[in-house]
Amino acid sequence: MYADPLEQATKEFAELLSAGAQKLGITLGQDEIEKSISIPKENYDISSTLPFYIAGKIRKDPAEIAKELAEGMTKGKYIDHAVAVGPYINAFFDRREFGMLVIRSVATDPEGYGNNALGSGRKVIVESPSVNPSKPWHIGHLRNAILGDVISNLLERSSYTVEREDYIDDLGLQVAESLWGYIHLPGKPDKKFDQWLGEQYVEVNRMLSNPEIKKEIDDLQKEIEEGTTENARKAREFAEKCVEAQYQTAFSYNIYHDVLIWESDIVRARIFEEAMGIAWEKSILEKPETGTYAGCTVVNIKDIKQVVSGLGDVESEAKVLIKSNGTSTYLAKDFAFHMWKFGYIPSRFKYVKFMEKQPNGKPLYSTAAEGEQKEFGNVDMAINVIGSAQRYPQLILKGIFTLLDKKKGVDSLVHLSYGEVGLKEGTLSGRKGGWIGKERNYTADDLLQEAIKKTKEIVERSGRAFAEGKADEIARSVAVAAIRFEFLRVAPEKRITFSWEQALNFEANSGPYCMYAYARAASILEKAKELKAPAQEDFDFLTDGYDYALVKLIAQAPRIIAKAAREYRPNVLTDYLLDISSTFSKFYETMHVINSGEAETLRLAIVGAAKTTLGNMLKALGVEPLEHI
RNA sequence: GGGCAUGUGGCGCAACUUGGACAGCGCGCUCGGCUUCGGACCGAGUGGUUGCGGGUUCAAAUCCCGCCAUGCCCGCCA
Repeated sequence: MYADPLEQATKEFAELLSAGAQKLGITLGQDEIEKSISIPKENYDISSTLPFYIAGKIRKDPAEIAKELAEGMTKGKYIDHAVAVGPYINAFFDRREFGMLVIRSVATDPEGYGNNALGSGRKVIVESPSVNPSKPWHIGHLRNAILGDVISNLLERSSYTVEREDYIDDLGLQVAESLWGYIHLPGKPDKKFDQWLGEQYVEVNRMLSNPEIKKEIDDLQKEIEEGTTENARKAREFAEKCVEAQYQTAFSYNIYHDVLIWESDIVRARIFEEAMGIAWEKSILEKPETGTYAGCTVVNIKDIKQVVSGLGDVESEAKVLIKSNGTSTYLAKDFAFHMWKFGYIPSRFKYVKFMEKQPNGKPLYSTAAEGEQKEFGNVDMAINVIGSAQRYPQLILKGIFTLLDKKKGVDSLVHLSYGEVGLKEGTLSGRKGGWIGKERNYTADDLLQEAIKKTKEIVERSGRAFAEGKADEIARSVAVAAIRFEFLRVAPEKRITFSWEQALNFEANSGPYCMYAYARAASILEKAKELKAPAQEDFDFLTDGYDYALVKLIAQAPRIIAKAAREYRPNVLTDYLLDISSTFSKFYETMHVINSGEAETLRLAIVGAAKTTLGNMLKALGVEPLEHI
């Protein structure tokens, strides 16, 4: 169903190797052989370390084995011939056949090229970024949101059905603080609502040292949690206004969701009570009558340790789900919510359209007190994009869930942990509001504005101009590409120390660089008189240069997407994008396409396939490829 | 005290999960390239005991053990 040119070539190579091993009197399984095969960066098309493996089975010099295997190899459809280099077997493709295969793979379904069958229809819910509804997104939240978005894209392109969910904690202390500020402080909203809330929140935080105010806020939070009073209604209204504002930021970065789940609705839907019932039935809960946890409902840590590792020596003996005063902990709510995600609890949520239409054309649903039934949840896999600081609670959650369901807990609940974003001058602490204010602004909105400014400067300096009337749109796209790429090129688990200089890099190794390669490809195709499908003979005009290098790179797209999705590592994608962009740039500088005589048909086809591949990869990155930037 | 993550040329990163052929890329620095498809470009050069010490292996940045440094976490908070 999905084209994967390398799959066929690899399979054939494996068969030829298998036949060779057979002659040496060794029978090997397909997977044993395929494990030894790799695609080298240069010099050869496909390689194998099989001689080492065979040498381990029979007493013989691997170089000798390589020689025999290479010399004995017959020509296949895609494999032309092989040479032994020391103990390695390196093979060359039949370029006519392989070239045709690649170009055709792209042309058959251009939109879908790069997609693969990895997920085969399984349903996954991706939770991100779950920012408190009391402040604007800062660059740390942005990293989360971008990670979640791209992982979702990658999974979608890998045949998963993806639900993009955002969990809104509208019962938290932060919302109570904001509401208290609104009631008691003189300032009223006079700018983007999340920004205003954030500034006010800093203000309230300063007043927290006053125990009376602290007490008032705590009471307010309890009131909100009970959910019946005017203040509770007001808190939700507040939070909704804030989320609306935050989503303006999301949209400006091409980030979209399917559904918002509000904590107040989880409470309202009484999912929690049902979850506890099931947990009692599965006898994973205890209610000690004496000791530290007297009167609490808890899970024993010993039990958790039996199913997950990496907790270390934990001092406490149990994790509390229901406190002795009868209220539930965050962990308990999260546990209940995950039971909903995995379909243990029939959905009692009601949904409304929070937004009729996001810029991507789709509605954004939200849980609500009243509304329609929808089929959200009940998934095969849940991915939570959450900072590495929350590793421990996430591991506990996974442990408890595993006690409930061994298979799903271990395999299907994924904490996609990422390193926090810091600043040279210190940490991004929402509590102290160090990232907001007049002097230092590290909000996602500000970052985008800076990047847009830089984009416009670059265009101005180059003496070119944006397409008529499209300056803002193009500048935003390029800016988004720069920022997304910058956050994604670093492996998720690594911390990022944010620097403006690095974030606003538009040269090689950047999102704009990749967009530029795409635009150049588009430009060639625009100027071409005629585009036609190449015949096999056209591939005789392939050289050893960048044209063939491009063909080989294009062939890798489906595997790259699958690898990035399987490992939850978008930097696999950015690496590849860079590789293919840079190879295209070299091709562009050194080989002419238009009016290149007999080679023109082939080269145009390669440019076309490269453009399609680059375009699909940029889309996976969350960037709309533009033909003119 | 324990757990987890990170440590790769001056700087930012990749390769580690699944051990393989001279450790890749960008920035910086030095030098060079626009009368042919878009200079947000391309080429050449500079720069590395992969934190340290052991071990396993034909082969270690990669696996194992120990140590050092940095960060985060270990609540009847959310």
